[in-house]
Amino acid sequence: MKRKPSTEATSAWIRLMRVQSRVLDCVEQDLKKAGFPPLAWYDALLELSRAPSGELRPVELERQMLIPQYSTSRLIDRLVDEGLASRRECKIDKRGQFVEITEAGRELQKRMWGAYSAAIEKYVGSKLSDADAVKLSGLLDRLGCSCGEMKLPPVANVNESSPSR
Amino acid sequence: MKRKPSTEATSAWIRLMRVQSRVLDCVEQDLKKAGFPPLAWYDALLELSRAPSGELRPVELERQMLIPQYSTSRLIDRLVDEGLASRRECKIDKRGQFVEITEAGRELQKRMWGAYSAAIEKYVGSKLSDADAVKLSGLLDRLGCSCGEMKLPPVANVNESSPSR
DNA sequence: CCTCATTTGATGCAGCTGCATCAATCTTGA
DNA sequence: TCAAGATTGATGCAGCTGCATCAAATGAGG
Repeated sequence: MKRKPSTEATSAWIRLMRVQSRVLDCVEQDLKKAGFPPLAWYDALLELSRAPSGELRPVELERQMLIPQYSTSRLIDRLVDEGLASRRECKIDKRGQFVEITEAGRELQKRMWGAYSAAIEKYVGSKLSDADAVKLSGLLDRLGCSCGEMKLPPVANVNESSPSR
Repeated sequence: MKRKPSTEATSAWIRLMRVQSRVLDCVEQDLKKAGFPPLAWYDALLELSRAPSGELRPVELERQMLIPQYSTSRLIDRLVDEGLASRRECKIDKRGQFVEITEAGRELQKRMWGAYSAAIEKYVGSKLSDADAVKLSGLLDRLGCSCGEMKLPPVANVNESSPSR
């Protein structure tokens, strides 16, 4: 018989689910109300804007964002449709391609960060001291490493223009 | 100009998003691999099974589960289709109806709890001491109360057959 | 009693997700 | 060199979500 979780663990699980979806909803709503596209678009634009030459292979984007391949493929479709990115062929590997962020894409990413960061402050920052935020991060990390790895490169100028990852 | 979140808050936000989706994915996968329906079904069955007479108004279910009205309506459709619940007309309010859990529904809920609780233990319980789970719950609660209220009735016999809420 | 607002639940539509699969290309190794 | 396998990316299909809206019934006020 499998061991059962303690009430403490179960309670933490439930809160993790509920609070995350609540907070995420709030943030997404704020973005939407400000006339911006979903967070996933931001994440993709951020990754692209950070890439050395503003372009990435879809496979790279996929790995960075931790989303499935088909999801990446379609997200790129939408970004391209909106003129936020463009596809370029990859000379060295004809299977592949490069996705390059456009000027409009870079600009949208920056504008979104204004609303996004305000939302993070509103729904997270203002609720926790920095010390508590660190504690929360630490506890969450203990759960996260479970089902795969999570590379979290040195959090540098997060405040400047983007959440680090 | 709106205040910007600290790097600590931003980092906590990112981890909250990533860890939750990771852990939820893992749990859902375990359930699916065991041949069970999605967690939402379990939540609904649990609420129904807890109701005094095994039945609830859709509106009640909606409030308990914190999901939108149309979502409830369709979830009930699916439960009914699978014979896990049935709709009964509501004599006193002809707009409304009652949704009653069936024997099959009760049984599925119990069987799912076996797999569900094992998954919670595997992905949460085993990663945190009870004391840390309590700390995590506490920190999460500070975020949760932000965008609405969350009634969390006294967590009683969580272990017995269900996560409390 | 009658009208108007509210509550309850259903549904058409568009968009997104996951799954499975496909085609094209690249890589490996005999 | 060539066949088998791996990688890269796209896509058809089904299911779920959110939005807007609808119809039916109830309730509140005049």
